[in-house]
Amino acid sequence: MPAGYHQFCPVSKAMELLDERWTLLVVRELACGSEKFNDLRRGLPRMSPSLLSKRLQQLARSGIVERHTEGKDVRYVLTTAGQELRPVVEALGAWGVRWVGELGDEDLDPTLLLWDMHRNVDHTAVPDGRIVIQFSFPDAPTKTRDWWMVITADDADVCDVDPGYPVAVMVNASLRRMVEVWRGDMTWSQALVAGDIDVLGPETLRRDLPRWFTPSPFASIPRPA
Amino acid sequence: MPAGYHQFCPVSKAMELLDERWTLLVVRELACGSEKFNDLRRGLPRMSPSLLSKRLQQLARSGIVERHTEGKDVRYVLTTAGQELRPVVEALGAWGVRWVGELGDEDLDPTLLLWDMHRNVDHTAVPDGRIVIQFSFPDAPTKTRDWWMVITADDADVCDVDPGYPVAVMVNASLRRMVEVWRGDMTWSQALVAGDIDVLGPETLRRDLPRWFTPSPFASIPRPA
DNA sequence: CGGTATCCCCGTCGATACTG
DNA sequence: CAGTATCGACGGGGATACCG
Repeated sequence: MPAGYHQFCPVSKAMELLDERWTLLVVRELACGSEKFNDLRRGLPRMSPSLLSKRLQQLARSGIVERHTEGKDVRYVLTTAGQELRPVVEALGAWGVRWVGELGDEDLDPTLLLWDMHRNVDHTAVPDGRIVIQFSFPDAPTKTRDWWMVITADDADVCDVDPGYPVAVMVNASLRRMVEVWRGDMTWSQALVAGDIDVLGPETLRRDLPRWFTPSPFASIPRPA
Repeated sequence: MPAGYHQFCPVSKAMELLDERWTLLVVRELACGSEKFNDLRRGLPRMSPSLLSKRLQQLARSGIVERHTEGKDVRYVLTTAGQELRPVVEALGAWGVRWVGELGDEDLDPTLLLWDMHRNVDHTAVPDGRIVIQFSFPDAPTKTRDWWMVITADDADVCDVDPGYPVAVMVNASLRRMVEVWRGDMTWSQALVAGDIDVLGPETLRRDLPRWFTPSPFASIPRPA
């Protein structure tokens, strides 16, 4: 931890706790509902486990996170102070979506995309029973090209190997377009019309699929003219 | 600049530009109205000039700041994108004032306090003519103990030597209490009653002095129970 | 599953001096 | 006033391996 700012300004005092690399992204993950170490890791794939561990300890010392253990089960939970960082994260995201438009190829991580989509499945909107969606990103490297999302009444799993169940809908998409749709930079229908995303399957499922996922809060932020 | 986060999440993309040390404090200074290099320095006394220069360049490259030159005059101005960071800074400050309560002695910088107060003088509230306030912080080191603020119709200057004009009001205060009042952690009247701040001078001036300064936006944030 | 331990590089930051 | 130049230390953090 570098020295503080030696300023009484509340912004400075906040940044003394929050300005280190990864810190607010850990908070974001916690605010998104991840509680377990390895779930946090999945949302922060490029972060080393030792650094994640360190950040969690720092956040705990700062009173932002509490470490709960029940038997072998360990969970990290935002304190009240931590939950009140949500407006900060939201303001940052709202700004980012408006003013940091262009994504590099490096930002297009299919693992992260599927992880993010899977935790935003709206189970009330998905038909009953087990629904399997296959995603295929032709422009992605072979290893991360094909994905299967298995949705049941109260769960959603992601696999990078065919789990064997019959596929209900197949989504064939440019990875970049899929990410852009997910971020709200464009709509499903725009991408479909443009031919950048193909949805294959029964008519009703094809039509309803966009509603199976609750859009990110940033999707609705108006973009600058 | 460390590597990016390799995430498409808008929060990550924002933090790639903003999470380095000092960056958002420079934005705060610009949002507070400073435009010139050395004014920015006054608001960021512990930041080296080279680092400030570097940050300004980074902010310019990020489209957050524009460098305007007119002849010899150089001014840094927030772009639209930069102005839209105000909600981020405000959210951080609101959080900081609630959850980073305790200030270290290192955070109590009289220079910064006077600089901050002087730029928040409400000239419509100060009596006409030249008003000189002397501040004295008995608990501060000799060099930074005594200050004079000279307020005229359209200007406010701070000196650390007696400018020679007659002093209208004298404020004798614990530095810590003065900072806490300024931050809104306590009110003027609380500090006066507690005897941590003494105001000496004509009755009307003593009574009105708190209103000569427009309180920081964070002063009104409710503190946690 | 839930982390530590270790290692080492390289960038950041701070300090100070200096310039047009 | 508005910065640049230089320099050195420190430690942040990335990678990887390992442990209960």
